[in-house]
Amino acid sequence: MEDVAAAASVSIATISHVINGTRNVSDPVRERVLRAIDELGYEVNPIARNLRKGSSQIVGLVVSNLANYFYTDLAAGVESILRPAGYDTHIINSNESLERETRNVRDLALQSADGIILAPTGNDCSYLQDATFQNQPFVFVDRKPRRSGHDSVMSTNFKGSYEAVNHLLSKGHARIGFIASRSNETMMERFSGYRQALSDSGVAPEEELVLMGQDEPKTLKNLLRAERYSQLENYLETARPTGIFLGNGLAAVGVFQYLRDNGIRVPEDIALLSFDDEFWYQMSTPQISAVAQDPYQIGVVAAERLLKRMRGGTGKYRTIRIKTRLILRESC
Amino acid sequence: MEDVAAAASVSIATISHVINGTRNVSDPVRERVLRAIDELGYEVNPIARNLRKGSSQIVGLVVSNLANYFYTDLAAGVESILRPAGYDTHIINSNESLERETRNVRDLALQSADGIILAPTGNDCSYLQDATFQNQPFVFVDRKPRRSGHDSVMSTNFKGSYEAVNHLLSKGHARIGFIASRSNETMMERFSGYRQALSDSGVAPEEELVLMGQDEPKTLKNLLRAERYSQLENYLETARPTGIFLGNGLAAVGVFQYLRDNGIRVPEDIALLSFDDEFWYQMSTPQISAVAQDPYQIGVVAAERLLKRMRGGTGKYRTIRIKTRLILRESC
DNA sequence: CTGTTAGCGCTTTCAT
DNA sequence: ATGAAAGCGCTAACAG
Repeated sequence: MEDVAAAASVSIATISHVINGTRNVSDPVRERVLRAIDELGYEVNPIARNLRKGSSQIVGLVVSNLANYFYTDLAAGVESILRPAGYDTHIINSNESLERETRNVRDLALQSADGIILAPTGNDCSYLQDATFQNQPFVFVDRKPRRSGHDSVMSTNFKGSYEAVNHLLSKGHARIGFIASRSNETMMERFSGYRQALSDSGVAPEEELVLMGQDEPKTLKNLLRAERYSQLENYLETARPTGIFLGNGLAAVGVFQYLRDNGIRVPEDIALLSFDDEFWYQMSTPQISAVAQDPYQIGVVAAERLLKRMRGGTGKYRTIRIKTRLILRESC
Repeated sequence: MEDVAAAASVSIATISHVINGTRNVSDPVRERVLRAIDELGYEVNPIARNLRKGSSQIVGLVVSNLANYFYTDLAAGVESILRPAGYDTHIINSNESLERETRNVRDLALQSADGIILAPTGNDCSYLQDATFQNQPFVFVDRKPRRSGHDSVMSTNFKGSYEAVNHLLSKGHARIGFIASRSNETMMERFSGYRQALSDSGVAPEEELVLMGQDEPKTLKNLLRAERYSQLENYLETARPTGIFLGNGLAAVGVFQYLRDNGIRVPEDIALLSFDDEFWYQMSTPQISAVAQDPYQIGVVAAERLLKRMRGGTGKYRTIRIKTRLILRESC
């Protein structure tokens, strides 16, 4: 900076002001400065700037599982808002590990991310009570931790499930199963939609139609046949569903494979409809119907919310819902 | 820091040294300092530290497409090395857009990432010649740009393809097609493996068996039926392959869908074998055989390489190859 | 319209 | 074994 100042025969203050447009500079001076900057190939050092300004212009996006279009699209939505606002989005993957999540969020907060968008691994975000995290705004996506004191943005889980199960009912299914890979609050919303749809149609709920575990979360990748697979033989025998509503894409893997391996035809023997729209639903035989979320939009809204907070906005913390869409394919 | 110093009745220099273990401190003093730190909840400000030290302890991982297990696994491998070494890995997704890649790499470099691991979108990394990028080491993964002057880590593309095509040949296929979504240098290596396998078996190469475009890269997500799909009718009629070697997972989507939609049986009518092992290869009917890469290992090696450079290591730039593995399923 | 200068919070040399 | 103090590169308050 000094070199540039010398080359343009001005003070370093002027350099700063030219760069940041933070006060009037006469045309000839500005031009000299710009030329000097160009000739010397000068670039501001963001670390020094951040130290001085007390902000980093970085927003952390901590997701539980990157290997999922949901989060990739979400990230794109976030960036579409944050980039024009002058923020860099840094994605960090916690791979469904609470320990990694905690560490990541902590590192990010310490690195002075100006804000953090967080897709929590589980319900437990108590680590956020820590003093370290009182300095920057948070927005939750996809999952809403208990008593958070933060904004959160998520899908219309109840309504999406309600409509999906209604569709199954309208196709004449009376025994509709609910299978999910685990039961966090988001999943409970989907479960409620399922229950409500049944009861609104006068169908009595049955315990044995529900298969929902407390399993440790797993990633699609290492999951093959693990999730739910082994419990299915028993389940199908006792519950005898003619249709199954899958609470998420993770559960779909095991169920789909079990049915295929055992020659149970879809949709003839059992109809399938899944919350989440995984890529492979279009590659499988039959292609699988799904309740598609709109992760891009979730990202957009979350980023807007965060932006507002980072700019000092206050106001009540809200939970914002983004609409889902029912996509009918061959499985029901 | 001053507060801590006051509370422990020592100088701030001592605080620093206690925290960093950078010189001997008497036990009683250390203890007082530690207690003060704890009581005041003091945490070092990494921005200030970075400014002083001229390093950020951040490594940027710029990938072309996050919605791909390849890169997610790669990221995990990178982190497994870098985290213990005291570096934070920040992932940035360029979504197969050269423009976004350039901007991302630039931002990262300016943010003083200490090093960058880069999976280039295309062959053209000429923007790296820019002076901005002379300060920190780069390592390329997956794709090696022309005349890079950097390390790169990638799969044994030639060998993997060679073995795969050999397997097809051993199954009695004589007319083996090669279809890929686009032709960068990595793809050319795979293509060479294909050619070599044919010629080593005395099979004459045929132009019309090869379908390899210059298309703009696309993401799986928005790809459905686009890639290759429309050209396939003509291709199959003129080339009449009994087996197809797919250069990458992107190409597989269109081909698989076309065959399915047109009632062409796999492997009876046409055998399929693909480079890359996509998740859906295990969900499709039939399940698709593949040449699996080892992205985790690629990440590990790339990170080790980068670490060496960041620590001032010099030495010739190398291209390191990570072994692939042939996974036989139902499609051939 | 422009310049001088005081820090931002830390590390590290130089003294003691 | 400890402390004083000089910056790292920038921004912004203050002064003209």
